Amino acid sequence: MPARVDAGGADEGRSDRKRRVILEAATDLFLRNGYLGTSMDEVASVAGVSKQTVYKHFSDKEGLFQELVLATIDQVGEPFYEALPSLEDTDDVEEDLRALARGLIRIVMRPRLLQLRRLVIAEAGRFPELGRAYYERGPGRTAEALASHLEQLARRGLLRVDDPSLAANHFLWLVVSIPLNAVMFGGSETQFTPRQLNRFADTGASAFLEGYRSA
Amino acid sequence: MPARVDAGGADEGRSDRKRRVILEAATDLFLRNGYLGTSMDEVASVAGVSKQTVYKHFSDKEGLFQELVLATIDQVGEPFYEALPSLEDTDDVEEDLRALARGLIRIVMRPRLLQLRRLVIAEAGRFPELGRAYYERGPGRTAEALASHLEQLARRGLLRVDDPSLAANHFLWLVVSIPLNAVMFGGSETQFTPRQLNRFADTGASAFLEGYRSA
Amino acid sequence: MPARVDAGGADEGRSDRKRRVILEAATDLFLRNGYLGTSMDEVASVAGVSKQTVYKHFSDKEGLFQELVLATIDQVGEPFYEALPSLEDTDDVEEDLRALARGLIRIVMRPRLLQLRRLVIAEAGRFPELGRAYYERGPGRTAEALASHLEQLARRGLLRVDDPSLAANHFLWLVVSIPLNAVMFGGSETQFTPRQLNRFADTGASAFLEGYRSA
Amino acid sequence: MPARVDAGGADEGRSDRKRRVILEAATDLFLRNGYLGTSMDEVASVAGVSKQTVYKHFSDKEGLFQELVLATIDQVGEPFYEALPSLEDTDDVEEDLRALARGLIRIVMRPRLLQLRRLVIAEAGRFPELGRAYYERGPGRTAEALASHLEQLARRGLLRVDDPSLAANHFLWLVVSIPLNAVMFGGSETQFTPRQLNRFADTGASAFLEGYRSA
DNA sequence: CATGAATGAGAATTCATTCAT
DNA sequence: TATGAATGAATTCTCATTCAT
Repeated sequence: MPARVDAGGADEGRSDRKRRVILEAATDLFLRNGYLGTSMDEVASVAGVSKQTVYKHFSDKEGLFQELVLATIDQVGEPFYEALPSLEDTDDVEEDLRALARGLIRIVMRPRLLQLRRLVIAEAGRFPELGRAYYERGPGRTAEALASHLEQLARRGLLRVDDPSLAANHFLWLVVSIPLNAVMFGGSETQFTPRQLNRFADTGASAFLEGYRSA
Repeated sequence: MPARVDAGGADEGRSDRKRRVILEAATDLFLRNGYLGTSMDEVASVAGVSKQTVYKHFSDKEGLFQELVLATIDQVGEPFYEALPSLEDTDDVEEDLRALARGLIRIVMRPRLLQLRRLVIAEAGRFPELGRAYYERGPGRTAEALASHLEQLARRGLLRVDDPSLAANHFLWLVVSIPLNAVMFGGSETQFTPRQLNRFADTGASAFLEGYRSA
Repeated sequence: MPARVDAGGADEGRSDRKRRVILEAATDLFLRNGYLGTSMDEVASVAGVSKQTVYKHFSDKEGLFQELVLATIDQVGEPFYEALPSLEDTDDVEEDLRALARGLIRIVMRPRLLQLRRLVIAEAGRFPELGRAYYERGPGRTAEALASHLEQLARRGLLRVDDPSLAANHFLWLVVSIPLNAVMFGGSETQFTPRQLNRFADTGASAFLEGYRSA
Repeated sequence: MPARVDAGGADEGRSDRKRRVILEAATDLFLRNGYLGTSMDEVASVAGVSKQTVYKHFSDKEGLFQELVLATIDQVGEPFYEALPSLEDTDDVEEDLRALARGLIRIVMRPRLLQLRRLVIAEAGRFPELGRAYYERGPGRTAEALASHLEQLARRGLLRVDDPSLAANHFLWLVVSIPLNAVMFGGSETQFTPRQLNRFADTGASAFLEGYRSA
């Protein structure tokens, strides 16, 4: 009796599929060309639908943009936490902070995230909520997670940490700031090799460790 | 007593004056609304001149933009060096790094520079040369100057510095990253009190010092 | 009795119809006012469509212009050949060359072709391809066709023709040059009566015949 | 007593000199880019004067254009007559018509005249008087002069000429039409070697002679 | 008398959004 | 439901002409 079930079983209506296609096209375009630099015509044409269909699914250019940026923030921010859990059961702080730093830098420097970061900074004036959301779910949440981990290490006597949140931020920026800033200003040309990135991670982690080592 | 001579001696013609007025108006607008968000009509109207006059002085929107950003980079980057010389004749490293950090953060966090930074990041795709110029003359040159100062301190036995340039970058970002990133994503609302900024400076300098203190 | 079927069978979509309407309006305007003298606003308004619709069908003013001129060249050049076949089966060379001349001049002097000719000459600098295309498909092809006909007449001993192509050009310009040049410089006022045109045709054909008559 | 005499003796006031400079600049530009394709700004800038100065000397863009085209017509049309007188005292009609044809074609094909011709044709709609003037003083007067010469030859029994004016036109276009039309549609690329031009002249003159030779 | 600036309109092209089919 | 067309304004840039200095 059920006539409207897809073979594949994925119960995604035609409409939802279009919606996703539009979102993907728009995400690519906005990330590449910015908010004002992207037109709804382009979005429709890249998505392969008519403009009216775009407006059926998203009331506004602003709405589409906001939704898509928030989705990308979530989607791109998730892997942060995969890097963390590993260091729980170890006593070699140096090795673990180094591993953590390497994981962190690899995530932060992924092209998609860099584009998103640039886009959000660029539009933070026009869309303050996006800036806030990005900061909270990106650096903010990362720092929080880091803080609790550092606190654990401190409790086990492996580090000396007065203000865990501050320490987490120090660790975070010590590790990622150099390449991150270089790339932010370097257009899409600036590229670092994995080896270079590892070096930034290692030296950053070391500097942190020197400063925060327990007695 | 010669009339018609300016105190400064700058004999600025009518034309140069207009040019400067246009540049100022355009700088304000571009810094506030971005490249695509600013129209040449606005520029002319805010400058109080006709569109023709704008186009007689600057052949292009692109040209105007590039010139103005480069000028702002130079003009805004200069004060970096006022902060440095002070620490030459002292042995209290802690106090001096702290003073240095406070100077640095005060400069970096000036609204004009923050706007410029956001603008350059936003347009680094469209104008890669501006990104490069900003990085070189901004963080790049600052780090260089810092590096040679840290090297001096190391030579005097006050710090342990293997890679002065790396150390300079660590100091720089340890000090400014937290408030800088908070503001980049925070729209124009996010404001820090001088007290807060000083705290970022002090804790950043301390963390650096702990890590780089000589045995 | 199937409804909805056109006599010609051409199932022209709405879009194609609009395209044709735009082309017609643009052709009229460009022929009348030249390339720079015609604005896309006018084109849209005369075509009764919106400017957007014009730009959706033709990416450029240049593109629209080139397409339209090429189309007009083809469309206007065709009747040339209707004038030719008649003279195959005759021995009265004089009568036939005269008929040919009259046909030729009537075609060349049609207002549409004169406008086109003026337009192409005017824009030959900006659009060299159009000049080439016009020359090839217009005078060029006409001369070729004429040449082979003259060659036939020569083979039948009715004319003495060494260089058929040259002879064809001589015939062509002997017949049309006088009124054609008069009109090119005469604005749209200069008009010749059919009687006058016939006289140009007849005297031109005679002069040619005198020169190219076989012994 | 005469205070206002220039050193060089050429009694051309500064004003007249400027006027001439403007005319020259404008002539170059209009010949190259057409009426609408040339701006008064360009004229002023190429002439090295201010726009106001241009307007002091010429009330209008239209006025400037008309004056300059008329001047160029006169200046460029004059050499036509240098070609003619030579053939008065001869009996070798063939040789003389050939010389006449070669002179004619060399004059007609001079770049300046070709540009002028194109320009006048292009603007004949907007400036009908210019078209008339060009035709009268160019082909018109040439044909007149030719007609009286042909008449003389006829009187001396060397040619058979019923309608001198018609004959003159036949001669004129028989000689110049082929290369002239080729160039009109060929942009500025189409170039003929002197040898080619001579061939057009010779064959044209021959064809004419065959047709108009006296019994 | 000549220069820089202003004017006010108009060019080509693109935009976000909505209507009719 | 989705498409082509329309709308109406905005964008960059240029034009011919005129003031003011």
